[in-house]
Amino acid sequence: MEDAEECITGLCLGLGMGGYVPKKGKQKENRPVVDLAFELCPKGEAINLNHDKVESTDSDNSNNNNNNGCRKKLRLSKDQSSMLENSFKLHSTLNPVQKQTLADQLNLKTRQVEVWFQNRRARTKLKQTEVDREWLKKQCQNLSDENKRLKKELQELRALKVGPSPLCIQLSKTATLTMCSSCEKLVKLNEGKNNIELKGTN
DNA sequence: ATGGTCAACGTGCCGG
DNA sequence: CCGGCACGTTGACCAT
Repeated sequence: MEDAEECITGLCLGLGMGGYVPKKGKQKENRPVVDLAFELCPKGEAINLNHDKVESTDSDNSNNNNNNGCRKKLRLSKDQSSMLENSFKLHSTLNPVQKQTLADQLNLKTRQVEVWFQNRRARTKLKQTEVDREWLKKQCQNLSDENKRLKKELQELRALKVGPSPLCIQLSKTATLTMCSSCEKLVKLNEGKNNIELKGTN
């Protein structure tokens, strides 16, 4: 799947980026051990394997030469980022042809395009999760407010009950809604028919 | 110093 | 079995 040139030797294993320690010994073949874009030269200086491909922005020109043995992180140029972004707006996943085409247009490797889309999807999901969380929070607050309001209303109704006459609401010509003063249950009274207990309130 | 961002990675899962 | 993806992680870089 990956180019042979991408399979950099294990020389740099454990150094710098991507030094993830596998939990199990299993490792997919043809996956580069170190970054696609960088390898360490014998003196430990960082060189960019994409130096002929990746345009550097003004700000990262200075990134290309440091001699402290630390590899530099690849930063996509603004043009590359915006093109990837535009492409992502059209489709959040790419088929192999689209991936290759985009990689060619951007002078990137297909793996880099693939990784960018994976990370982009993850960012989108994270953002959406945050939006959902906020929405649920708001809904929760609304329900809480409604609950408070109903409790208050109930208290007011109970206060009415304590008065001289029991709670009694005329529903229609033949039916009334009454709260039993002893058991505090709402009862629908139908003229000449059976009574229906609506809801226990205690 | 420290926390956020992001390219790149390893791993596990799933569908073809 | 293989490729693609989600997920969690790493480490360089950057802003504060």
